Amino acid sequence: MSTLSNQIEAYLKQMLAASESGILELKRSDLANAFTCVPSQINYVLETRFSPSQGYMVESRRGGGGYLRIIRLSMENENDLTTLLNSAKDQRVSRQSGSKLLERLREEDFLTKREGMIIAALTSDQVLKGTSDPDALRCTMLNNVLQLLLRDDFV
Amino acid sequence: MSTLSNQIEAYLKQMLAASESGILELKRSDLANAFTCVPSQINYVLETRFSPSQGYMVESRRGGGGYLRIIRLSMENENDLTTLLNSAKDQRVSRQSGSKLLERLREEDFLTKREGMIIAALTSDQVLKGTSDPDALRCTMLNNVLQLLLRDDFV
DNA sequence: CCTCTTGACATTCCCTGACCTTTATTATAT
DNA sequence: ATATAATAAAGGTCAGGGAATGTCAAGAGG
Repeated sequence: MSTLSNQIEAYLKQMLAASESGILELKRSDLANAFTCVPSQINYVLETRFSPSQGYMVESRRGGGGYLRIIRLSMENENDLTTLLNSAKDQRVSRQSGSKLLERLREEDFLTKREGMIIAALTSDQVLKGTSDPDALRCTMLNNVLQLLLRDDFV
Repeated sequence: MSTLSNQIEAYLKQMLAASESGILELKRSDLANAFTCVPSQINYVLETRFSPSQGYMVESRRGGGGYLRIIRLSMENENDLTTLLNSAKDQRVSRQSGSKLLERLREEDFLTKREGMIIAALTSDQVLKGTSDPDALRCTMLNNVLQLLLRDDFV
């Protein structure tokens, strides 16, 4: 499972974890060079693994002195969770993005490990297979869980 | 009765038993190669023998660096709670009886209050309405949760 | 009949390369 | 000196090919 993309992802997340600010700034060309790949590979990694719904934001600047800036988002207050809820309020959620969402909720301590596994099992492909539109149902389910988590009386 | 599917099943379960984590990751093409069959044969085995209600969950990824990941959800031995559920309402569980089951699990400390609320939300009429057979799906879902709870390493 | 097995075709993910857009710096004309 | 034009130095986009897995229908075998 160690594709180049996975390696780059791991490297970036490690760097981010090490940084106190949760912000990482670098040159796309340097990174591409370090991993011996074309620069656009970096964009691919950023798009597929550092999206807002996965808890990251990317800023950039072109031209001389250009850079990439990766910012780790944190959900310390309810507002951020609401934002996340809205971002997940698409019509469909694949199992993969569902997993990532749960992973993040777990990391931010909105869910315990047990709770995450329970939700994962209930939104798994196998369980939802046979329904007419699994991704749509999974979306509904995850949204309901998020709303539950947002309730004031949900301790 | 030693069909190819049975052999593959046995092999996978043996590997799973040997693994400490209860997680087995492999390439479909490798396995198909090892057993000299077409790759889709592997899917057949996974579908018919590694479903959640049988105590397993399967995740996968396509494309470069793709994989199959089989996760063991429970030991093979039966528990009266599952049989209770299975025999109770022959493949269908209404929301009401589902609630009672959750209540009981809660009382016996199989579930925390939060977990109970999450499961209730995910198996609510509101979520399942729109599916063709809500009671059947709820039954599947609750069964899967039970399997998960019965894992001896599920703490 | 039901389960197994196969193969053709579909979908997803990764990676590359050609080409585009933006920004900073340098050169040039006035 | 100043405004403007050219050049260099970044990052962005997109389509396409290759590598995996997924799906489905039809045949094979008990």
